[in-house]
Amino acid sequence: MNGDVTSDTPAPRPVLTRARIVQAAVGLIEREGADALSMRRVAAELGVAVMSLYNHVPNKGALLEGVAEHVIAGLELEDDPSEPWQTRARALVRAFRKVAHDYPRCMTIVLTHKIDTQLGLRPAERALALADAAGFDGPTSVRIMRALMAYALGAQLRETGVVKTLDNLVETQAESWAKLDAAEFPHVVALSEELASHDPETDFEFGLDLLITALDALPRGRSQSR
Amino acid sequence: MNGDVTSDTPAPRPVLTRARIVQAAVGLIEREGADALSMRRVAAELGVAVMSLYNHVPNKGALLEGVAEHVIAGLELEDDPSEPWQTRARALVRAFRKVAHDYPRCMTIVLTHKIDTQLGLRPAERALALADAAGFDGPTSVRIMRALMAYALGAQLRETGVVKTLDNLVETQAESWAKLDAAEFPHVVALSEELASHDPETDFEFGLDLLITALDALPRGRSQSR
DNA sequence: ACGTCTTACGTACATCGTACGTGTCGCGCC
DNA sequence: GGCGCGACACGTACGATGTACGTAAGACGT
Repeated sequence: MNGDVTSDTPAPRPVLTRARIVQAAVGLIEREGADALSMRRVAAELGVAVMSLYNHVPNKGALLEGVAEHVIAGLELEDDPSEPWQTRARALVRAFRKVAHDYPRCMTIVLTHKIDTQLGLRPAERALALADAAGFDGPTSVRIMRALMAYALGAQLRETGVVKTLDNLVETQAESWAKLDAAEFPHVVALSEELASHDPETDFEFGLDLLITALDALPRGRSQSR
Repeated sequence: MNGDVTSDTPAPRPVLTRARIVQAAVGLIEREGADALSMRRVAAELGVAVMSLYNHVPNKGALLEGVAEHVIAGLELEDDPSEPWQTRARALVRAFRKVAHDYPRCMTIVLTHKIDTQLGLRPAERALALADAAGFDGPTSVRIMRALMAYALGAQLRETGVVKTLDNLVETQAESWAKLDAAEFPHVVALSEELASHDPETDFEFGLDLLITALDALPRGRSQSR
C-alpha cells in the first residue's frame, strides 16, 4: 500500500546530479571557507559515497569551475536601455557587488577559474553595449570595460575581505595601532578612526562616481544616444 | 691545510634560514605555479629534509605569509614630495603594477594572506599622504585611498591573468568565437579584434587617468599644496 | 666533563584527490 | 518471459600532502 518505493519520491535521495553537487559545494564553502572544501566533505554533505561524485564531475577542478559558473550565473543583469548609460553602468557594477556580497567566500574560486559557458561573456557584452550607447568608439569601449571591471573587481575583493593585504590590515589590527610610531605612519595614525569605521556602501559608490563622472567628461567621436 | 670546514663557507649549505626558505618558495611558485608549492618541494629545492623547514616556519600558512611579505617588500615606493600630487599618485599605483608584473604567480597568495609587518602599511600611508597633500579632508582621503587600491588591485589581477573570469576569457578563447551567435553578444563579436589585442600598458594608464582626473575635478575643503 | 640549547633529520599518521573494479537497477529487444 | 547492456552508486587502494613527535649531533657557558 504505502511501500511503493520506486514511483513515490523517497525523499532522502533526490537523485545525484551535477547541479546538486555544485550547490552542496557552494554551501560548504560559504559555511566553512574554501579550504574546507574536499570531495569527501561534499559527498558527506549529500549522504553519498565519495566516488559517486565522479559520475557527474570529472575532477575537483571541474567542480570548482562549476562553483564559479554557478556564482556568475547569479549576476542579476536586468537592464533598461531607455535609461541614461550612466545609470545603466552603475547598475552593472553594482550587480558585481551584489554577488560578491552573496557569495563572499566563493570569490577567490570564482576569480581564479575559467568559465566556459557564455554566461561569463554577459558582463563584457553589457559593458561594451553601454560604452557604445555612450558614443565611444570601439577601442575606447574596450578600455572602458576593462577599467570598470578592474574597479568592480578590486572594490569587491577589498570589501569582502578576500584581499587582506593592503588597507584591510589597517582595519583588522586596530588594537596594535598603539605600537605604531606616528613618525613613520603619521597619516594612518591620524586617520585611524576613519580607517576603522566601515561604510562600504558609500566607499564603493565614491569610487564608482569617480569613474562614471570621468567617463562622462571624456570626449567622444559619436554623439551619445541620450 | 685547506680542510677548515667550519670557518670557510663550504658553499653547498649556506645555513637554513627563514629568508632562504621564503625565497625558495617564491622561486618555485614563479616557476611552476602556486599549486606546485609543497613543503616537500621547497625542502628538495634547498637540499634539505622536510621537517627542517619547521625550525624556521611554524607551518605552511606562515610560509605563505612570508611569501606575501617578501613580495610586498619589493614595492618600490620612492617619492618626491616636491612633485604635484597627481604625479606622485600615478607613481604609487604604478608601483603595484610593477610588483604584480615581477611576481605574477605569487599574486593570489599575496592578496589572500595577511601581512603582519608594518611593510603592509606603507602603501596606505603613502596614499593618505597624497590625498592630504591634494587638500582633501580625512574621510575623503580614506575613500580616495580605497578607490585607488581597488583599481590598482583589480587592474593587476586582470592583467596578470590571475582573474580568468571576466573579460579574460574573451581573450583566451579566440578560437571559439566563431560559435558565438552574434545575436546574443553583438558587441563582443564586433569588437573581437580589439578584445584580442593586448596593450596592457595603455589599458592600465587609461583607467588610472580616469581616476586621477576625476579626483582633480573634485572640490576640496583645503587648498592643495601645489 | 657536562648539561642545555639549537638545529637538522626520520618516522608515522590523518587526510586529500582519484584510478580502478564490483555490484545493482531499469530498459529495450528477442 | 529472459537477457544483455548502459548508467550509476559504491568500496578499496595508492600516491601525495601537512605536520606531530622523537632522535641525534654540534655549540657553548660552566
